[in-house]
Amino acid sequence: MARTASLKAVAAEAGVSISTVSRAFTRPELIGADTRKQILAIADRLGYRPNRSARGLVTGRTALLAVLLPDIANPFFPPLVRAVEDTAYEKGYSVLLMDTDEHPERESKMLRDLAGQADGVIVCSPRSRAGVIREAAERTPVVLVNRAVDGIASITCRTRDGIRQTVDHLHALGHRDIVYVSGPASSWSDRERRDSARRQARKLGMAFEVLGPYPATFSGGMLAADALAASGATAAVAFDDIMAMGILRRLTERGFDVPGQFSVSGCDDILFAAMAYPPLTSIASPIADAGRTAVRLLVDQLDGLITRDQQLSLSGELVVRGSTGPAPRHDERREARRASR
Amino acid sequence: MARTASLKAVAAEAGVSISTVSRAFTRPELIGADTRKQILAIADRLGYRPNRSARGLVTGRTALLAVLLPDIANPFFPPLVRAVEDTAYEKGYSVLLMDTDEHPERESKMLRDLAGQADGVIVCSPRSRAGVIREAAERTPVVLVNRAVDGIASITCRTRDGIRQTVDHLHALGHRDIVYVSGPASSWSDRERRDSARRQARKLGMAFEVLGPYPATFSGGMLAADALAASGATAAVAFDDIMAMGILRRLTERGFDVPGQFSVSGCDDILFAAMAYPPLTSIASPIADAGRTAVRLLVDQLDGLITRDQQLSLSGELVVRGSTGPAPRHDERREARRASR
DNA sequence: CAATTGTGTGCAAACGCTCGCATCGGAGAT
DNA sequence: ATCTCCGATGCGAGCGTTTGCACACAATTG
Repeated sequence: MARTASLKAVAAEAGVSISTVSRAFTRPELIGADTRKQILAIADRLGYRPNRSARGLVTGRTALLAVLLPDIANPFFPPLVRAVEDTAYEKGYSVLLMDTDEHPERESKMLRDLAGQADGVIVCSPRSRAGVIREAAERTPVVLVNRAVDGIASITCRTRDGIRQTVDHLHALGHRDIVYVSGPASSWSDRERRDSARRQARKLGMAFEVLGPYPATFSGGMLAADALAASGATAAVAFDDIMAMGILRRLTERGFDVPGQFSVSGCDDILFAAMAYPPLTSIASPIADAGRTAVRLLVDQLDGLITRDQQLSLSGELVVRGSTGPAPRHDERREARRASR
Repeated sequence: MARTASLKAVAAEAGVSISTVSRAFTRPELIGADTRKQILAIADRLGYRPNRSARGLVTGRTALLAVLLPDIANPFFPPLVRAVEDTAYEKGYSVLLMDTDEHPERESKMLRDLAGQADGVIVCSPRSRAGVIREAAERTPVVLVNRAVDGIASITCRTRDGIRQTVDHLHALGHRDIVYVSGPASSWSDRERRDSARRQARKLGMAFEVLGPYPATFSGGMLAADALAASGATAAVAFDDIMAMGILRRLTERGFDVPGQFSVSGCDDILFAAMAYPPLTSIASPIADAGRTAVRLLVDQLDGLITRDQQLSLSGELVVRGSTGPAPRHDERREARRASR
């Protein structure tokens, strides 16, 4: 693994000074057009690649953006990461992926350690205490996704609107007794969604109940389904799509007809929501947008274009699919409950 | 964004030389226990974090491992990346994520540019020409996942065995006429799977046909489903799970009973295979294993522990679920075809 | 024609760290 | 008491860049 050609080598070959070669790459305006062309040709021939470490040492920049997230295997994140990667690449940054494995402490630790590792950090669905986040933000520009913290730039998906639409949608379908199936207790999003659902249900005069918290997994959803079946409700709004899919599956397994006897809706509109059976009614999170915007915010901070603690909120829309339908008439409901025993 | 405390600052505070502080971190054996303890305390108090760039400049290492893949949003990859991240983190490396956006040229370009960017590279499902890969491997240790190239370390998932099992499984269920639904033409894996299916089907004396190539997407699968329905076959082996799910959906939509009238199996056993309806019979790729192993191979290379061009092959196993069942009797088949018109 | 402005280059000092080598005191051997 | 050796520490070079400054020369101006 021989070291790659350095500025020095190119300079020697071209018969110019190191500075000139350096400028040929970083400040082309400062240099004679023909000199530059010749240098570039030689550099190319020698396979010269600027040494990032050396550059970073003097500029104090790494050209790296870190993305901190709980679990890349959670289908919610990949589209986000994709968008981040794309946008970062366009702006000349590479992406450092850091998976916290769902451990808040690990997240906090990484948040501390990454000072100097990256020029900026995007923290997705952060679980750390606000203090830890603020502290990190003092050293490195930080943009939060899916959580707001005072004084820190953040992008949240305004699922509140989506949830409201969902409840309206269920109400319009004749449902009068609904349940919110709660996800992780520590989740900011969960509280948002739960509260919003409750508020709208109350407003419309529907019976409303919260079940959970359950683990935000497929089996968590299956678990919830049994509790759901025992409740008097005719529709459920789940914390996220995976739970909703678990509910769907367990309900179907137990002989319930979805949406004939029971309606289910999810949240996030992950790739597989549309592929579920029946296709899942869900709330589309503009997650790719969030990723793109996060990078822009970060890069703006890095370029000194202030926007320090801009707090954005992108709205998601309800996507109606096959898992929600008209509320069963009363006799159907009785029959359903009998069948499920 | 003040620069963080440097070695110099810590040294000054501790009344020792810079070298001593440096060694306190990197070569603890060389230093007095009490000196070290004191230095560590001061460093901690000052919030000292070693500057990666400076370290990298002198050591020639970045402590970065790059992961190059076609599309992180493809559900096949996240578990892989997760395993890579975990293992890399344990070994003191961070992960640079590079998404090629399914463009072979972009992949080649990144492969070229990343010289010096990272200490090693894991290329997943590479689409570049072997020459490009070899060239990159001359500058930076490379491990390939999901493709073998002579002289380069690689880890492939031996889906051949899994495919063989699948065909056996279908044969045992009474199927005598099966189809392989082909994915991207340029994919190494696709050829592997196709050939293996053909061989085993021939061996068992089954009628065999290849359909496609179709795009490896849900709608690609739906497309294939229509062709499938028109064929005389009773079972399909799809290139991957997403296509299989598309097939499942379209078939169900058109009134086919799966697995009653038609059996479908996929490949990779992605998270959602088990959540499909009916749950998808698939071939479990030991993809997390592959990720872990890739990192180990890479780090071994970096540590000079040879293993240059080790070629590993991990075997995946057939996971039988609800989407495959006994072949329909002949009269059922006739009826099915009538119904589908 | 001198004075002024550019325009293109080179020089050399950082940036923060690692590591080979020199130094130095003290313990053990002779 | 002298010599040796070893463990702990300091010195200083060098890693490949960027960048402020100085300089040379040409072009423009009065």
